Amino acid sequence: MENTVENIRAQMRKGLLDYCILSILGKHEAYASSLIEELKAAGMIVVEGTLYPLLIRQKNQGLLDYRWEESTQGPPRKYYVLSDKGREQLAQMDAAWQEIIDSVNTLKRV
Amino acid sequence: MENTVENIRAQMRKGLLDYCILSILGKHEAYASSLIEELKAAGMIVVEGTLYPLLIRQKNQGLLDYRWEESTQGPPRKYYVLSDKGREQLAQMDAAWQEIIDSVNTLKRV
DNA sequence: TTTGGTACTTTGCGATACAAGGTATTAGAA
DNA sequence: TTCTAATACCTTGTATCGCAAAGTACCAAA
Repeated sequence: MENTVENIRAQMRKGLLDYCILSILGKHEAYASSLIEELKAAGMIVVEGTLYPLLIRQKNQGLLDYRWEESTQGPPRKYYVLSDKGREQLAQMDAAWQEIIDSVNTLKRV
Repeated sequence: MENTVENIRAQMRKGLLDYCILSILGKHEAYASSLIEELKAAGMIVVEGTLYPLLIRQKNQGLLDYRWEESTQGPPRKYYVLSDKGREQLAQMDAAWQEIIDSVNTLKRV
């Protein structure tokens, strides 16, 4: 892999996508395409081939539920919502994320 | 993969190890075992099977140089130092890391 | 009825973190 | 001398993940 700035960022993003998805769904329900838009707006680029398997994994882990909803502009949408278990996991991820930041800060110090 | 706290942290660590190694070597030279100790002290658990290939990759990318040094307590140690290219990369990684934090913060906001 | 837009899904590949096992050097004990 | 323990470096095989690319399906408007 080349050392481009984008590749550096891509590598750092890895492992945070699960957290980002749960964070968004912790605020409001969403369907895949809208998740991609929201992630992109925040600077977290994700593509379909990454997101769909990820949502299926989280659903299979019991972190998410979903319901189908008709759209006026195309095929029906699969709206995902956070389950109770998903909320617990999100809380743990919030803590884990803070610890990671602390760890990096510790390493940067002196 | 189970949803244990440790697994959550492990996933988030992924992609940050390169950055952590360069950050440490940006402060002082080090050999593999000492890197593991310093990472562990900061809460960034890494094992040998991860670190050695990583150091070899970074060396092959021209980010690191190394020199052998005798030890009074065992076999010789391979001390790694940051190359000029490694320093440039570290600077880019510092920026990328800050952007990642900003992105997550943006997602968490309302 | 055909085209374009939206949305969901799958397949195959490359990269990486890790567990587990292996090699080599040194110092000190038996 | 030989064996053991500690230190240190390295490799192999596996699982997972992110992504590019291709595929399927629905709907509305031309």
